[in-house]
Amino acid sequence: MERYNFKILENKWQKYWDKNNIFHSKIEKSKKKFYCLEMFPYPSGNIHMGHVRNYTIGDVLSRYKKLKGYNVLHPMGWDSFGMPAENAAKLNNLDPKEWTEKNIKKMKSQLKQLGLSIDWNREISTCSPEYYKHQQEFFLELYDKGLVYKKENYVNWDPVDQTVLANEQVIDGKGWRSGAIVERKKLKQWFFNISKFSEELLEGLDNLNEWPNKVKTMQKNWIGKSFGCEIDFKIEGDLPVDKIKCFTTRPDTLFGFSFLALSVDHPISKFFENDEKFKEFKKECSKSGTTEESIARAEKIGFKTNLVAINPLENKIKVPVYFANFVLMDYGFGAVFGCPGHDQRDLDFAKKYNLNVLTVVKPLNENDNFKVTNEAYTDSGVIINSKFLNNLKAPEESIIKTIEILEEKKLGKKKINFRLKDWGISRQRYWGCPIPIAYNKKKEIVKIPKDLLPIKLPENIDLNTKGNPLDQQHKWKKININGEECELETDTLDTFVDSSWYYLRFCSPKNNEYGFDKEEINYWMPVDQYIGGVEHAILHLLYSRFFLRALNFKEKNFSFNEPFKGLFTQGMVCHETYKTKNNHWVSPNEVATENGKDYFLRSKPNEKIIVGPSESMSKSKKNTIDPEEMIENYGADSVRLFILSDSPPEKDVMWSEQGMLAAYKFLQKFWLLHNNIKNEIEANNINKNFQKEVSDSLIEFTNALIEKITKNLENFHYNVIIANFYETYNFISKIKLNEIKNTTLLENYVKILKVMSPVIPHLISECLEQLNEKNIYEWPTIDKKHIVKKTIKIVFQINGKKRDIIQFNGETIEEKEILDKIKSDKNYDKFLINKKIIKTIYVKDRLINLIIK
RNA sequence: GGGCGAAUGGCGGAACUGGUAGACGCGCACGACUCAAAAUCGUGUUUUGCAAGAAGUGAGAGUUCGAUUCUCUCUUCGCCCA
Repeated sequence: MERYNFKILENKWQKYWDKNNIFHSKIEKSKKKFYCLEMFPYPSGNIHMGHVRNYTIGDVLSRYKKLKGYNVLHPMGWDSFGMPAENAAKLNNLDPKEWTEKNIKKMKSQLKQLGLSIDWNREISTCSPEYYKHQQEFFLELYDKGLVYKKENYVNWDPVDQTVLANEQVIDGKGWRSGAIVERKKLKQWFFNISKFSEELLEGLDNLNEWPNKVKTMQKNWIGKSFGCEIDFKIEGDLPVDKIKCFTTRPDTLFGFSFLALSVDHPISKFFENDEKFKEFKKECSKSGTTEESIARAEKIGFKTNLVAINPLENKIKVPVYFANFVLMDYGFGAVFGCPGHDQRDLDFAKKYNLNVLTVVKPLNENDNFKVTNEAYTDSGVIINSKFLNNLKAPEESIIKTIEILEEKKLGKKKINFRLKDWGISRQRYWGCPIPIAYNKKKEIVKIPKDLLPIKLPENIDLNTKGNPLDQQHKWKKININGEECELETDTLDTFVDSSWYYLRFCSPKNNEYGFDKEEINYWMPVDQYIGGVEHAILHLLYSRFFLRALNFKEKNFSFNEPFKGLFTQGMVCHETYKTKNNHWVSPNEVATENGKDYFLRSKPNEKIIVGPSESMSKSKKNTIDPEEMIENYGADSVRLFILSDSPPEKDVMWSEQGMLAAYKFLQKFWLLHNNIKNEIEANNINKNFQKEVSDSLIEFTNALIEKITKNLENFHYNVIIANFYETYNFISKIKLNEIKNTTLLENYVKILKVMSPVIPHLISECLEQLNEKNIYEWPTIDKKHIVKKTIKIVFQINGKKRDIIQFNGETIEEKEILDKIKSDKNYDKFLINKKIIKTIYVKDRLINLIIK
């Protein structure tokens, strides 16, 4: 008997699937479709364990759906534009295209080794002109629809990567990739008008019932709908300014108004352009980033003007006007009214500049002398010190009433405000999709005509220039449009644009005419199950939802309105971290242990290693495990089995060498068991030792297993499925095979193999082939007529406490029969002697609970 | 500060709609095989107790015949927003 040779057999089956186009998909109207999509990878060079987990989850689902009879679409591609290619190319003096293509080739072969059921015929790569050509066309269409525009704007400037970052790409005031402190810079930028869809994007969330609530909440917060009021404040002073518009969610605290704060970019700032002190102040402000977070952290500073603002509810109240660093130009109107009593930020500011702190809301249980001192009162309560607003319940009642009053006096009006800002898509980078726009001699915007698309990136250029390398491509920039000499736009598109529609492209990846084929997308879309990391909860998923709406805007292309019907966010793969005593990270294969407690350096056994907590695998901490090495050592099925076994897919999983080995050993054991079963079936010793009881127990087990695994698959309880596999092994290895009819054994064993096949497809395919099973791609049905329950176990409780389990013969049992048994059986005397049964609770065929006294 | 979520043996984790808590795996212990070790196989493994039993799902209360599951309060941790 040979060991299971995964190297030969996994290769055999991967070739078989490839050669016979097993996973190629095409429209079949008679079948129900299932579009399973995992977030496509960035071709960084090698796949990592995160990919292995993501794609294994998707593969198990795809294979299961195929067995269930669905017409499955399961494609894969490459998110291949982006900065790592450019940086790597700079470093090694390479062409980003070559670097990317080399990585794709490598990673594709690694993914193939995992045995994924992918339709490789549909492979796409966003950096290929065949892909971005359509993207450029979309850009122009969106431009025509008024959803793309150019404006000068303050941007997050990453001084290391020399590029603009979206707010979402700024983390803790630093660039998400470079880690450099982000600066503010004014630039002319291209924007997608995503904010036009704020309301729709928010409302759409309600219908996404197959999305995790967590992700929906995150998007909801991000869109940030708030209900409030815009107010015109009358201004007095030595400047030609008569009013300033503000947005506020708390107009009811107007009587607590003690200053007006403006953004340094507010239009009024033009009057201070030549003021040295103001310039200095502005410079100081630009040191903190533009994100709300960095602004919230920064110390509140202000610049006093000579202007005064008048309280619209009480003309006698006049307050100073400041420029302040915590006011953002692109939220509201770049102006906020300061109410220190009921906003902590305003209170900090007021204290610093000795401004009035007025209390206008008190907690319900306080009297009217309540005063805010060190902490702003922001909870609900009752309005005080506010004349005609007094005694209103804050915030609900008082806000509505205040807005009514302001509207009546024509000093303000009700307004819904959104936090979501337009999406800046310009990047001053080479390795991205060129924006299909040119400028004529008058510097006017000229659209690139369709027949000149795609605008291809120039190749083999010098990347070691400052700023955008495309700016230096003078020859490339020249373009003749309708006889007019023009110059190409040198900004390229944010790579999030590339991934905002790739799910559409997969439906008709080879359609040269347009980005998608209407018939194909209306058959395949929406994506039934989208699977990826939660880190894309806001950016990518929101952009994709927007892009679909943008393409459908003013026309009706789609019979669906959301790209991703179901969303699953998988957890990360973690590993312990190792450090030398000199604080150098060490990778797991450089360390060893003899007792599982003390670790040392393999190369220097005297050097002890400090073991850190388990953290998400990352190159910087060197706590990565190479998937290719694992596949090489244990085989793809083992890796797939292990990556699913130890944690529910939505939670983080800890990589463990022992766990990996256990998965491998299980498959070896299973292979031995398979050979025993196969021999038993082939021996054909009909009915010699036949035992109906044993045979029935196999049938019962098999049917229960199908039910369990089906349910666990549907609910993404993949770790429990692996436990079900072990249970199966434990059961079959104990059963007496020669007491079961060969046909029964074969029939049930084949069913068991089939429900295991989505997880470990290579091994199971081989087993099924050895048994001459023809219908490999079929999910077994539960054989109801064969589910014969011979015995029933009834839990016997006294006063809700378990006392025993009583067995009865037959399929079902009546309460009376159980009670008779309990009362007549000597074993139960000790529970019932001298007691009175007050009440009996009987859960049919499961449990009996006697309440006694 | 606000929102969401989580907490179960030495560890990862199971438990359908409220009905046998700890499935399954890892680890550990003992045994078999072996000159020995590894591998493999077998047995055991929540705590306490010789046992019968008792206690037990972060803490405390509540609803219920019965709560890991439902309600409330609190603690800790995680994530997102600030």
